Amino acid sequence: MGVEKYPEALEFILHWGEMGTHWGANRSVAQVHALLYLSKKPLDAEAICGALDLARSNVSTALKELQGYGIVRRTHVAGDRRDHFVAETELWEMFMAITAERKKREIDPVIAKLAELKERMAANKDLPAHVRDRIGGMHDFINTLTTWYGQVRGLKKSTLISLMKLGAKVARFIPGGKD
Amino acid sequence: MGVEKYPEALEFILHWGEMGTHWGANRSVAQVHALLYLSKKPLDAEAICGALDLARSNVSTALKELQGYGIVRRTHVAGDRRDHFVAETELWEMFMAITAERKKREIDPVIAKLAELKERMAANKDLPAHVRDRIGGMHDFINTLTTWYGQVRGLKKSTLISLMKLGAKVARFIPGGKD
DNA sequence: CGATAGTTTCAGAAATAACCGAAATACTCT
DNA sequence: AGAGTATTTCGGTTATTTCTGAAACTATCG
Repeated sequence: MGVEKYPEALEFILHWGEMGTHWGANRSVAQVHALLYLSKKPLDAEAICGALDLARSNVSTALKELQGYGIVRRTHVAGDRRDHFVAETELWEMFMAITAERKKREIDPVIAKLAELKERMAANKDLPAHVRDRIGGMHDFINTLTTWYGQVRGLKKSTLISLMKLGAKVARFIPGGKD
Repeated sequence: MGVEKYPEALEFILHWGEMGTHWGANRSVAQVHALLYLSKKPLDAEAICGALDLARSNVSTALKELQGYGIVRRTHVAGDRRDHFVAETELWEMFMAITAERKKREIDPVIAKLAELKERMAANKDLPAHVRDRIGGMHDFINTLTTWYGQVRGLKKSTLISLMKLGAKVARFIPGGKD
């Protein structure tokens, strides 16, 4: 019996799907992800269709997308020819995979565009200074954030968890950062 | 002359609008924001319509949304009866305002739903243990992240900037976190 | 080398979200 | 108060995205 038969599990799937529409993903992608996340055993595409009442092709697209994010992978089940799928259940891994992919899709293009504009603006003498400053400032700001992100994501998981537990107390290590 | 007449400024506005569609906002909202961000002087709604070729009502809705995020505010211009609008140009402030609002809209409802499910699952004896664990684990994980966020966002801006500059070096202060 | 089972692609249909313009409402000044 | 101007709300339209079902493609087994 599939987990989607339990009311709480189904509600989780539906809510997750709904939230997905407000984030980058569409409803189907988020629902498939939620189902796999709750499932103990690998599921084949047909089983997912049945559980969520989605078209086979839609499930295929969703699985591809989730594999693109790196949070779902194919496995093989002995004695079964069909592909089966499992979701990453380590939440830290999942979170890292999603942020990395979203950065690639949504932040990197902005940085590239801002860099391009910056270059062109340097050669454009009658552009008001404040426009140059604002666009340049945005570029610098996003660069600062992503550089920080790039460094921090390289830390060991255990170190990151310790840092999170420390919370606001990290400020103790900063001169003048008592509060 | 409005900034949207400069090719680089216009490109910034269009690109920002396009990216907006991939984030929570719609194109119009993001474009209005970009225009105000680049504008040195406060703009009235009519001027925004003209600059971006949007319907008056659409601009009205966009301005309301941006004020809801706390990144645009109304001002008055001497000798002019119309409302005028300016964007937050302090990028750090802007970033904090957006993350706070997105948390409220997109994360808090998930936490509430997960808490509700957790409670109901506790009373449901024939629910498989792994379903309880996975949903509970998600709840704990998101709580950990948001608790950390809540603490860190309370720090002084200067402290936060110092921490960012430190980057991966913060790990030095964690026992066993050399890398 | 077919036959069969499994998967993906794609064009159109359905659903959703964005946008416009007209009408209603609110405000300001005399 | 009421004329004139500014702003918001709302029903309908358009644009965009998502989803489907059929067809094409791929792989595996006898």
